[in-house]
Amino acid sequence: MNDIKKKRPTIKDIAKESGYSKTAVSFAFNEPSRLSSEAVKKILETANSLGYFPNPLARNLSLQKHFSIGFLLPQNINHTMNNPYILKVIEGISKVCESENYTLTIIPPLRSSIEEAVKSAAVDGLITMGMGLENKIVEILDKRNIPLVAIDGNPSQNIPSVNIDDERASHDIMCEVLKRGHRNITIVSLSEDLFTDKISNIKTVPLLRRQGYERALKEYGLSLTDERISILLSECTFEDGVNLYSQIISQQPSVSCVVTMSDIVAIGILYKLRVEKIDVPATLSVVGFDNLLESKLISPRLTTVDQPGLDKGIFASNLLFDYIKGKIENTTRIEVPYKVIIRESLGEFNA
Amino acid sequence: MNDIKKKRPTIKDIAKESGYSKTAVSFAFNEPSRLSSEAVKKILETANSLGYFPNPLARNLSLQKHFSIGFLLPQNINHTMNNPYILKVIEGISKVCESENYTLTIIPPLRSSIEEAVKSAAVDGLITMGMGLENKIVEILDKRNIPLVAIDGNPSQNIPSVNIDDERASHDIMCEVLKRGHRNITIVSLSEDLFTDKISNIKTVPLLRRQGYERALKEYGLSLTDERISILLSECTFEDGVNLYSQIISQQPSVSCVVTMSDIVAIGILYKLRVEKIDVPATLSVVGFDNLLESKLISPRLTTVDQPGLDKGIFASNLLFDYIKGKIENTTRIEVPYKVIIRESLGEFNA
DNA sequence: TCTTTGTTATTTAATGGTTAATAAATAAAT
DNA sequence: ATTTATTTATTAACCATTAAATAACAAAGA
Repeated sequence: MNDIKKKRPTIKDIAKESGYSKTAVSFAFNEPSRLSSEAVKKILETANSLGYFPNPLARNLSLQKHFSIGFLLPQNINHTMNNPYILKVIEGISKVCESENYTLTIIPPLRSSIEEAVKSAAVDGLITMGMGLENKIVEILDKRNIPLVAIDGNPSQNIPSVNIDDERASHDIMCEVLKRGHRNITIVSLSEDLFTDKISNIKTVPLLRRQGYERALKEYGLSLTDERISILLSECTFEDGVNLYSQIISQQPSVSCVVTMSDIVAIGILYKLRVEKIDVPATLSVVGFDNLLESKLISPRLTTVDQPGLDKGIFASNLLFDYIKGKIENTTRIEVPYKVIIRESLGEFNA
Repeated sequence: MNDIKKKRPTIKDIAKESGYSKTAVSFAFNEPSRLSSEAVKKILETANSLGYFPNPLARNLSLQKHFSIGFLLPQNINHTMNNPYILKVIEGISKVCESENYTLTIIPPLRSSIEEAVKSAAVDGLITMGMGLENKIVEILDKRNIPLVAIDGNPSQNIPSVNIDDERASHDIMCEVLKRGHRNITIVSLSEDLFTDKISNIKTVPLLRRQGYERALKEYGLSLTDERISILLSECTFEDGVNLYSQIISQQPSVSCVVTMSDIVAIGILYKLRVEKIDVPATLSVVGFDNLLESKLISPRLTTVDQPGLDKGIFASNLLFDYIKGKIENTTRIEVPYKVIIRESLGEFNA
């Protein structure tokens, strides 16, 4: 190898070598019609012989563009990048990025701070997922003139968003559970739920879903505080689902149905139940939320709420690109359809 | 909203406003010890009151750093971002990025060209996956001084890499198939296999695996050209697996075992077999490669080769950061262990 | 007192591609 | 010959960081 630090030729070198100005070199590449064909020829020849191509950093600076959109991780990687639902959304975003000739930047917290990450994110637009956005972050993005679209965020905030009707969807699936006679129910909420009430009055998705469950329970003369209903918290991972089983049983031995807010958690529970040779749904029913591919692969197949992760990603990023291009100005909110999917993991309650 | 284009204050504005130079402002943030405490105080106050923080683009230019590493997609999104194995690798990379305070840039082809994408990628290092790297791309990265680590690439190229011993792993699992009496076998290779021989003499992963199968077959007196062995090609997706079943049967009605190079394809096949009510493994055995989470969820559980996707991502990105930081210079190749996992999808052949 | 040396504080200039604004040169029209 | 239009090319600004240069000032020595 060459020990001498190879220095890449810059536009200045091409200018000097070809006898034209930097501007002329730039035009030769980007707007050749503004130069004489003689100049273009000479410049391109020079550039070619020196192996020149523009430095992306400098290019991005002068264009004030990054040619990338960001996906802001709401928590650390362990709780995000192994959730197939989130990955499905990312897949949708990538598809749009590809067709827009953009890259997709996955943005973890920077020095443990989401705010820091947002300050220095090298992106033209940002998509968040599953977070109630603090004002500070919105303010930074506003100052930086970076548009934002929130997926599964807080639909009551004045931010462009893509959501399903989480309250109604949760109500609907809980009704299916109650309709089948279940009364001793364990609800597995997501751990973000913890923060919901405390930090602010932001209605995050877990809270909306709890409200949906609550409304359904009321219709059957129950409430969230009824002793037959218990609530557990879990991270959104398969492993947490696996570990949840012992908690469920110890907290409420008479439980007949577990209602979770996430398929991957439900699948973890189902997996554990199979290992423990507990009959689903005869002994215990399990219900999820998302409708992953995995949910129809596992036996018994999972009863769940289908929500279009891929489409959410596509809609959100298309919307984001509209903002980036200045096509729209107003705060657009997109509500995508959901669908209750009844499969074998939910059975009738037999007293 | 404000119709006036908000112009973010720049370092120049803070300099002017505070009465110090641009450099002084920069030092106030990055090296306050080089200024009088009086100057620091005044500058920070000014910056704060004007709501200044550094423009990442300009910052990156002067530092000649992007604070991001790239993951280069070998094909279009449809064939990559929905493969759980690739996503597992990406998860591993993200973990390292998070701890290094870097972002991860997913880089699809730019204007349908991987070469273009590499030219303008705003990253400090690049990870590729499952591609035999053309010289052109290596050359561009060399010019740009951007280090590269290849996962599942061509181990014979002089490029830092992370691989398993694909030839031996494939040999081993094929032996398990043959040991159980199977002789009418359909091999499902990956579509990249097509290019392998034609374009260059690069040994891509599919080719290595074919060679491993071949060696095993020879040990049992068979060969790839034997009429009892047939080879099909497939994209690495669930859907392609589902659609493959009819091809398998039409090409070789007497097949007793399907050996695939990818779990997600095998899972697609298994899913279709379940829909068609074909007994696995009594009528047809199926073998995969990767050992996804899904492979132990599906019934029957999939026989496969376990390879550590997460670790591959972690190793590759750690190696890449070593190159970025200049900690190492030589071309390091990492070989990670694999393991044959026998599960219910592979049975004995009953004549 | 005047120079030398050392220390601290601050500024200049370069980094690199793009483009608005400007200038220069040439052709066309009056 | 003079004005107008068109083509071609250049200057300067954008922006944060930092190596290198400079300025300011004090202490030490002649």
